Amino acid sequence: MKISIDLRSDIPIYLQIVEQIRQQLTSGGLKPGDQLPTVRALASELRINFNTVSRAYRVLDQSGIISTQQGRGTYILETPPPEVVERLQLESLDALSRHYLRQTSRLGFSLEEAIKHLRQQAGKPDTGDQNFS
Amino acid sequence: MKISIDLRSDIPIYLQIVEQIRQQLTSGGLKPGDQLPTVRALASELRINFNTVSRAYRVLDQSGIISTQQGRGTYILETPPPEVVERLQLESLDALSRHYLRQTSRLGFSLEEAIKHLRQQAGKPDTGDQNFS
DNA sequence: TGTATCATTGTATCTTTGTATGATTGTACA
DNA sequence: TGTACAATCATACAAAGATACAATGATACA
Repeated sequence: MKISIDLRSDIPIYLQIVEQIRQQLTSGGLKPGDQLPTVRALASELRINFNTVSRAYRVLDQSGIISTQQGRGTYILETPPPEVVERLQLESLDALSRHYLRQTSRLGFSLEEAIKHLRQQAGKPDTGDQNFS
Repeated sequence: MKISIDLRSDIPIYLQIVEQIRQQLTSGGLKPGDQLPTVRALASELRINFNTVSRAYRVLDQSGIISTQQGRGTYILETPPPEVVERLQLESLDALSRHYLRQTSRLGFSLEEAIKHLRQQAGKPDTGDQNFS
């Protein structure tokens, strides 16, 4: 579980945590049944208050992604509702795109510069709508 | 932190604050990492409204001199020399792009889908995360 | 086994921090 | 005058932290 937060971001810490856990779930870094770090452990690692982690977990809990139980811990749900999984993909893409735009913008790059760079990185300087995995 | 304002000056209070903090930074009175007084503390000391202090801090924040974080406080930022900044910019863009490509790819989106999404996101100015509430 | 006790886990609530929005004030100028 | 604008203030809000608490688990011991 590697979660990193950016205190300078204009996205609240607890939402950064939410987004990263969602992404790790969709990207396979986290699997159903996995135990998440305890609120205190993650908070200590990130040097923030554990209530902030708790808040992030509560959001994920209410989204039906995890299950938190007082005195036991926090776990990825075994059977996340299918529509939740589906929505997760789009939500993750949203979060990724926002993050990318925010950061490149902060670095002083324009949208077009960023996109151009993306294409170069992808090794396909021009169009084509194929996957690039 | 000794800041003094002159109510009779024709310079706005918030700009007086901005100037004095800038000066204390160059004169070494303030160092990177230092915490500035809270908006309320400084406002109380100067007997002005805390929103005026907040406004000064916002100016400094947008200049990249300080970092204000809701619920945490306001801090002087580390400011690396310009040539380092320039190099870091490119490296950061590289890292950001690679990360974005890797993640969107994992989610099963094509490069063009991702870029299309980026443009859409750029259209709406950072709406924040509205997936739950 | 049962249970006392303590450690570990998440929760509730209040305080402290900065933010958003709109009203008020003062000043310049037509 | 009165209109326009910037600066400041008032109020309500949101994010993060501090503290005390409750639920669960682990361990020792009768």
